[in-house]
Amino acid sequence: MRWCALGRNADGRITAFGLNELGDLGERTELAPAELVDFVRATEAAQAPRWVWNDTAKWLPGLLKFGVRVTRCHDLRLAHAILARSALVPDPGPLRAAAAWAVGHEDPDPEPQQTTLFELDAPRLTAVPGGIEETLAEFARQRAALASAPGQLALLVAAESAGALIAAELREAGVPWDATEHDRILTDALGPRPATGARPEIMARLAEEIARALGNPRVSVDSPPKLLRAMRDAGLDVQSTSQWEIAEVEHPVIPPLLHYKKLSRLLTANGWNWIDEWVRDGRYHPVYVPGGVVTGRWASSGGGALQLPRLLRPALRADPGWTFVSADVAQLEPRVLAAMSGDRAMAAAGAGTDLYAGVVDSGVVATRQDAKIAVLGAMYGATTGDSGRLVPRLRRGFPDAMRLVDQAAETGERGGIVTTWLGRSSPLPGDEWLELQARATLPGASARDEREAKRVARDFGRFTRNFIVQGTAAEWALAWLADLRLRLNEIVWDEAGDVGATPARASGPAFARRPHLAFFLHDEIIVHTPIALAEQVTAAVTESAAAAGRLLFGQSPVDFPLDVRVAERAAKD
DNA sequence: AAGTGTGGCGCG
DNA sequence: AAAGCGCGCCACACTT
Repeated sequence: MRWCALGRNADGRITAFGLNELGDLGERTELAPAELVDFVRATEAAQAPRWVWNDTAKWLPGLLKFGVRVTRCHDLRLAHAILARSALVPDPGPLRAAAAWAVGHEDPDPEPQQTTLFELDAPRLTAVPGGIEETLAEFARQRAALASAPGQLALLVAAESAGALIAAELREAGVPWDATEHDRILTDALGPRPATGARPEIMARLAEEIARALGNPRVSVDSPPKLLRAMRDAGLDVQSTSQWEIAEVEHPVIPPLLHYKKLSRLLTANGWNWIDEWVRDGRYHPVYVPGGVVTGRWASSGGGALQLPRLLRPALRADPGWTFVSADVAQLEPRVLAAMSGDRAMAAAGAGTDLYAGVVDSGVVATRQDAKIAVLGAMYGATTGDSGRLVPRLRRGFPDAMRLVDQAAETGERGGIVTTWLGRSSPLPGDEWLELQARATLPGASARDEREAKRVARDFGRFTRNFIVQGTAAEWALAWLADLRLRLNEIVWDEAGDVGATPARASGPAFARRPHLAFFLHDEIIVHTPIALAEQVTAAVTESAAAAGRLLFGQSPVDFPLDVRVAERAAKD
């Protein structure tokens, strides 16, 4: 059995179908919901098929709760999103016609503490189709599409599906979180936790100071329009209240105001309420949304996993006897660009561990800071300021890399689509965009329409310019994660030996006794592992990054060096 | 009272 | 009111 398809029928019963290499239907098994866990456990142990299901987020959490893991899957919802739009699929017609599969993420478990036993088996009308017939039909369409497309698209679907498994596993295991340390950080910055609705002590003091400096005892610091008016009344020449602008102004109100804004952000985004809501049993349980960003990056929904402030990183703390292996890739996106474009000069600049230093050595810019601004500007489409000024030099030094992003931008300006290295295609511009472009080319077009059309065309060009790089970087990261996950599965907790750690029970039955991924943020990962296994984990992390580079780019000279650390607390940086 | 838009800021 | 991409979340302000 190569694949095992699972469908949940309208009556709540589950049908499993084994499929062979050719996709022919094999054994059919009917299961009551309560039998699913044992069936998957046994089938996984005996044959480790690739599980085919409508939506990983609907199947996997219930299995993980019982300690059952699966090695591989094919997530039909995520694969549909890629295949129905990919320029590499010669005939996307059948997939596009199956519009019921074009649904976004929905949180299958929005209220974890509220058990709705009776709804558990009820089909959801708004969700992706889940019956066995629909599941098999969609799988057949997707296999046909993949068979007619170049091989890297199958790689992308496999990586995306592995990402779906990992996202569910990350949610189940949670991030080891020291709520006491978090509280200490908050108390240091804000003062003791105030009564509900009250301002923390230090913020209250700063608010008084702001009021005094503005000579306005009634100023509303939390309302940007009112604050702006108060600042202008006090004679400050500002157009907004945002940091980047007011930081330039000399006035006694500025230092306490900037400080207040920092604290206000900390309190509202990651304050005591956040701990109450997201941390339980020493774990922070964020919700990741694989494929949630058009470029293929993950998004998060609830808990803000992808915006965790650096200030709070020390609150990540490993369990007793356990530690973290943390790794991030140095300058992932420029390296991906160098590999995609085959730009030998840029590959050479990345030969060391610091690509920006390499760019300086190549002689096109004078300082590391200039190199960074120039490279980011090249990938984002900067046209003005320091960044815009430096980009043309890059164009001379790294012509192949720049040609690739410049062409992606031109395609977008014309309203075309671009495609990542493995085959994820960008969306077409919206109707409004098309109408504006059409209107601007008519004989009687107003100068204003022409200006607007040009502006939004360039906006879309910057989007497609960045899409190919950000999207391919996301593919590299998925490949890294997927490969690492399989390597971690091979690291065994030897029951007889002493790893010096008690099981991490808060990580759940599937992860209490093994090194497991605990955090992911675009180009960095954190693995929670027994201390005695940290060396093996470090090797796995390093090897998987090299494997990801080979998988995507073969023998490309570009490498992807990691910064790897072992520490029971995530570094303060 | 509930929904929508905006400013502002955290992350890569 | 970012110049220069992609996000999520919060509070406030405004609309229905």
